[in-house]
Amino acid sequence: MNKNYMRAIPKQWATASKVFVALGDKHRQRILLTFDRGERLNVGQIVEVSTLSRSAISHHLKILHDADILLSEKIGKEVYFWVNRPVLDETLQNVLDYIRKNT
Amino acid sequence: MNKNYMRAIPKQWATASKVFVALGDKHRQRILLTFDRGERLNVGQIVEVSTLSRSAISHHLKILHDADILLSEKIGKEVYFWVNRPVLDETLQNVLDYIRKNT
DNA sequence: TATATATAACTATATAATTAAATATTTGGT
DNA sequence: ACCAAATATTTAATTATATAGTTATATATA
Repeated sequence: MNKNYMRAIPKQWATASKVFVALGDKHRQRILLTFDRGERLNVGQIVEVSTLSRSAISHHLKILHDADILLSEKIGKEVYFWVNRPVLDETLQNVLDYIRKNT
Repeated sequence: MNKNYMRAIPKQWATASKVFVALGDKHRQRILLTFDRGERLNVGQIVEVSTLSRSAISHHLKILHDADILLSEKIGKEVYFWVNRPVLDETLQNVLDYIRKNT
């Protein structure tokens, strides 16, 4: 029994924790699934296919960006977002390794 | 661009979605991490090492149980919980496969 | 009856959504 | 080049909603 884990998430879990919190929302899961392989989408394109307002989408994109799940770049007036595959891959692989080793 | 994903989570994502929502909470992440390999813990033991009240722990355990992350069995007066490794493993592996294939 | 856990009712808090205002960039007219 | 208008996005303020936590009560078992 890892008693101390009930007090604080260990450092090596910080990234995974952030990712789970950010993806613990159906809208944000949907946003993630909307991206095709290697695709970059701007805010307007995501708003267009969603049922949410511009600012709600903007808010969710910020959370995904803060969690390092999405990367972004401003080109002209538009801000393009894309999936940060390396971080997602590594994070999920780490969690999976942990599960296999410790459960 | 998977336009329809913005309207609803596809069926094959239902389990993963549930798991992410359930683990999108730091207390529940901590509860999960508290279990050692193959260990079964009853509610009292988890309450003992946590900062939360009995009923708060009970509430979080219910959410983890509903999401199939924990399994439980009542033995006498106590209810023992343990990690549902196969489901967690399969779910995370599916998400990882998806990420590798589609991002 | 005593003990372990779960549930209900309520309160507190955090998160989400909306509308309106602000910021940044491009475009077009002069 | 300069300035106003148009467009894309973000931020702020407010309101709405959902989730979490607590205390008290209920259920089940020894």
